[in-house]
Amino acid sequence: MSQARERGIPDATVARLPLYLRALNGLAERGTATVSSEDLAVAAGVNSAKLRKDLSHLGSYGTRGVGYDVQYLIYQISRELGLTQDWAVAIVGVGNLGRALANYGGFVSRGFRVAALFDADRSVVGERLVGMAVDHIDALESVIEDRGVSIVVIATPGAAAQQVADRVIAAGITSILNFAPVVLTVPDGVDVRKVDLSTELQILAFHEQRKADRDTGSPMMAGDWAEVMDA
Amino acid sequence: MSQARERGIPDATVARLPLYLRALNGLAERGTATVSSEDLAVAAGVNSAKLRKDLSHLGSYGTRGVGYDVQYLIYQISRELGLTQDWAVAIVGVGNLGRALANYGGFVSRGFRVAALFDADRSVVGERLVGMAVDHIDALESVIEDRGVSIVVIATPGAAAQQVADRVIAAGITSILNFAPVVLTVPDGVDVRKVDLSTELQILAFHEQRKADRDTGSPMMAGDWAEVMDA
DNA sequence: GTACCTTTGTGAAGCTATGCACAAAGTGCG
DNA sequence: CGCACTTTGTGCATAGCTTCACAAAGGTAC
Repeated sequence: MSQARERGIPDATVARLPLYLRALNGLAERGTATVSSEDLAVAAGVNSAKLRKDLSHLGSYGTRGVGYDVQYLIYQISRELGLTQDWAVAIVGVGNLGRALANYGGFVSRGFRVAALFDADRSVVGERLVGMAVDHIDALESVIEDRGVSIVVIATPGAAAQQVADRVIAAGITSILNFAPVVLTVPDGVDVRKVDLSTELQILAFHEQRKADRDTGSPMMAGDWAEVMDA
Repeated sequence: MSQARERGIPDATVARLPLYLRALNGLAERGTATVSSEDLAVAAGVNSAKLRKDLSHLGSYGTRGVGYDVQYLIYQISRELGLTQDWAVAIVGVGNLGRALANYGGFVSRGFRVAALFDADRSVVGERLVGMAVDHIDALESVIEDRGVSIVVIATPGAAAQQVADRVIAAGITSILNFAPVVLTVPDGVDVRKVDLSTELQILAFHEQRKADRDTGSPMMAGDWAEVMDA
């Protein structure tokens, strides 16, 4: 390893590690002991050279002529991602999405634990979900502190999201996963990741339209702006 | 425009267009008529030079010294993304996540319409959701054809996802949004986008761990592999 | 019409990520 | 032991994305 472990794994690599981890867990379940970069790359749906380069950023964990020990690699990636420790997660907003998230199997997988649920609607407060009672949003700060929450998932309507973010940041949270369809404004040092369902659909629609255009040979014209505006 | 409209908008740009569109809709609601790249960039949370270059790929729709006409730009981006036409979307898997998706406001926003719901569980079939009755998965192919579905959302358990994908592709679908935690194998020409809730959490955990390491000055050692394996 | 101001659109530079291709390192057989 | 085979780890070239910085273009005031 030359430039390897010197703290600084490319973001693109970090984003793929969970993918490799899942593929490895699949192999482990089927009892596979070692795997080559080629086979693992196929299972993860990436190019094998990229996979090897990604793994080389973590260290030199393979054996030439053999491949990677599945269990050992699972451990190394888990450790790098911080999954060997327990993360207390709070979900704010127990609507349809919040419920889905709380129940989502992979969500509560190794390393993550739903430690608190919040909602503003008093008719929901007290309800039990995955063994947790829903707390009222008024108790946000105290519950976060009491239960050692370090990651907050925002699953509220868009209008409430910024306010929730401000409060949890004031309470010391620096990692937020945002499902609300708004751009959160946060101070430096706070990480926000956004998952946006409609964005993904729109990107698909773009490509689907491209295919249709190519088939019919009729890319829509920039013309009828006036008509559209009248409607 | 020099290399502008010649069909070929960078993926990175396409991925940001929905973001701009949302920011613009927010401005439109507040009655703003025109906006500068600088202000729009702030609203969308990006660098203004990047915003301008992104928009320049669509054409030259701004006015120097003034900015962009909000309504006009909304129309142009919508058109480019294919949102001026109606997309019939089917959701396969009406569990917690499927229900959340069907009810998600932004999901049924301009351009998209939930046209079919499927589940394998007969106790769910017939149930009504957002004005649609849930169909049994057996009717997948015929309903997709009858209702002109062109985009399929897979919200099934991981084990069922590949099989669902194979069937909808055989039925002519070429755009899939996959929420199941598996890598789908699909033929060329089929677009798959994956939304993975646990992946996002894992990336957050990585960064959160980094911050913690920096504070305590104690990056976890590669040591105790044996201990962990014994557990 | 002219001078000044604002803001776009883009050339060019720098940075990051990808993928090829191969030397180095290990396995295993005769 | 030596040779043939496998597979990793990485130097290098290429492709793609981001950011800077500024000329060109339009608006406004007088």
